[in-house]
Amino acid sequence: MLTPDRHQLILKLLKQQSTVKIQDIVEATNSSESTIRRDLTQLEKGKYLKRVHGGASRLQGKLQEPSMIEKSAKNLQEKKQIAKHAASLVEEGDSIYLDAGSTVAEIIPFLPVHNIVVVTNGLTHVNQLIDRNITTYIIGGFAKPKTNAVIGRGALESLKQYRFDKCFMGVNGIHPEFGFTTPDQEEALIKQTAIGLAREAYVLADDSKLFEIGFAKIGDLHEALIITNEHDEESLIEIKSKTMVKVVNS
Amino acid sequence: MLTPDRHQLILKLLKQQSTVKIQDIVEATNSSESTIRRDLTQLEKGKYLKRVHGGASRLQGKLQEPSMIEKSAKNLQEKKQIAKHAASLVEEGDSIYLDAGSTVAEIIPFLPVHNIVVVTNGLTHVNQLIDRNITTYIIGGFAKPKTNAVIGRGALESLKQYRFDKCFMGVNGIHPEFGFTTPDQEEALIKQTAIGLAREAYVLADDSKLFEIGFAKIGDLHEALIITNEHDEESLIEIKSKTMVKVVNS
DNA sequence: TTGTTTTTGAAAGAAAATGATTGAAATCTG
DNA sequence: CAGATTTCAATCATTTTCTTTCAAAAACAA
Repeated sequence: MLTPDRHQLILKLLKQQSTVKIQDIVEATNSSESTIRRDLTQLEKGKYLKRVHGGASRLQGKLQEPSMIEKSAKNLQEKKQIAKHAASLVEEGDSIYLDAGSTVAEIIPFLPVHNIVVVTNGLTHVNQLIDRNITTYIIGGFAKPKTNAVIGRGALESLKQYRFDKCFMGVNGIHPEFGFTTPDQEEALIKQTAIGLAREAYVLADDSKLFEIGFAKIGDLHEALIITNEHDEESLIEIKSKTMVKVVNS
Repeated sequence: MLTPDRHQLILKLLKQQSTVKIQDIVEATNSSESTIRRDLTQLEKGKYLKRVHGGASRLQGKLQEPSMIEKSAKNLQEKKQIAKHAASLVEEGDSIYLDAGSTVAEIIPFLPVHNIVVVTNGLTHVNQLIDRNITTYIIGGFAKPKTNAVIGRGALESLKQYRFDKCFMGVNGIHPEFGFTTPDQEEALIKQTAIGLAREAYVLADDSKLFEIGFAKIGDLHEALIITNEHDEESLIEIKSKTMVKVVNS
């Protein structure tokens, strides 16, 4: 890999996640630790980043993403916390499914990059996953407008060829027209099937209230679901209005 | 290969991928390393690129030479012309396949929107297609980094579920690492299969000379292809160096 | 053709980048 | 706090790439 490419990759990673571990860059570039250290030294000298123990950090004064500024720091913090926690459930060797949608997308920056396989029906996820050097498979089928989710009969068949250790489902931000209180039947079917193919399924919601409404619908479609709704450390984490619920397959 | 052709090829590669390795250019041009080094020295002196260890890097931020802007504008014009023509071949009711890659992407803006179905393995195509309200299906399978093409065994199976009236294949801009003189075998396999599933197949190339080199490789993989290389209005359109060749299945 | 210029490819020594190793420093853990 | 672990900077050997040089091949002009 050429030097400018490495530098660019490092900056790209920092654009996504504000902090990078050296080991991650090493794996992403197939270069040695020494080389990456030299890269970081150079980039720091050029005022592109700040070196910290274990890696590098984005420097505050300079370039700030508009999207980051837009969002309130509090919401971002919460969202990142739950995303971080969800990602921490993923272990090396896992095969996981990521549902389409912006909520689930938050997980991606925190996923371990080494030795995991991700399957998704979210077209917009694929770029992010590939950028992080994560082995990625896309479900085939009809590309649904507006949400960029792959659905339909073909998608179901395509999906059924996989098995997952964990799957992460979103329940909001699905379709502006239908809204998320009336999720698209087609998408619901995909969700249901994916949950059935996974050993463990997690549902992520940005807002616990919306979550309840939305989940009832999905529950209608899949009676086998048992919703653990207790504040049990092992199966449920609640961070203010951000909720993640573990769903256990019977 | 003539000097101006080499220079043009190098610039084209840099247009595609922001960085080129010398070895890749050597393989693509069948020239010696020395020659390529001289080329790079010249091009750098002319402010067309920046040399870096191992190759060359696109220079950005600075103004491009007027001649380059002219050229790219001309190229764009030609590209659009051929894309327009290719799109005009698509009729209402058609089911078509679009190969991944930037060349084929040019067709999308000119496709008729009503009553056609598009199947593709190009992840980047999907957004464009959806935006134009075109019914779109994505092939399922492994998402290949850098090119955003869906490939692999699963992709083949997914692909075989479809039949096409027409398919449009690209032969360049495939992979910076492999270069376009040695297309990825996996991608070639997908191309080959898609051609087999279509009644009519069209191959699009930006540059007829590059095209020859690239196509030879693909030809190795699919003997059934007959390349109509005559200036026959019905089967071949040539616009200066931009060539589209109709491929007839035997 | 002959002689000249240009282009090309190959070789050799110089320069740069890389990867591994080492001991020091920082961080974590109990 | 003390020991263990991780991360770091510095160094060196190796590999890769670069520049220079020169001779052969090709293009060109007389």
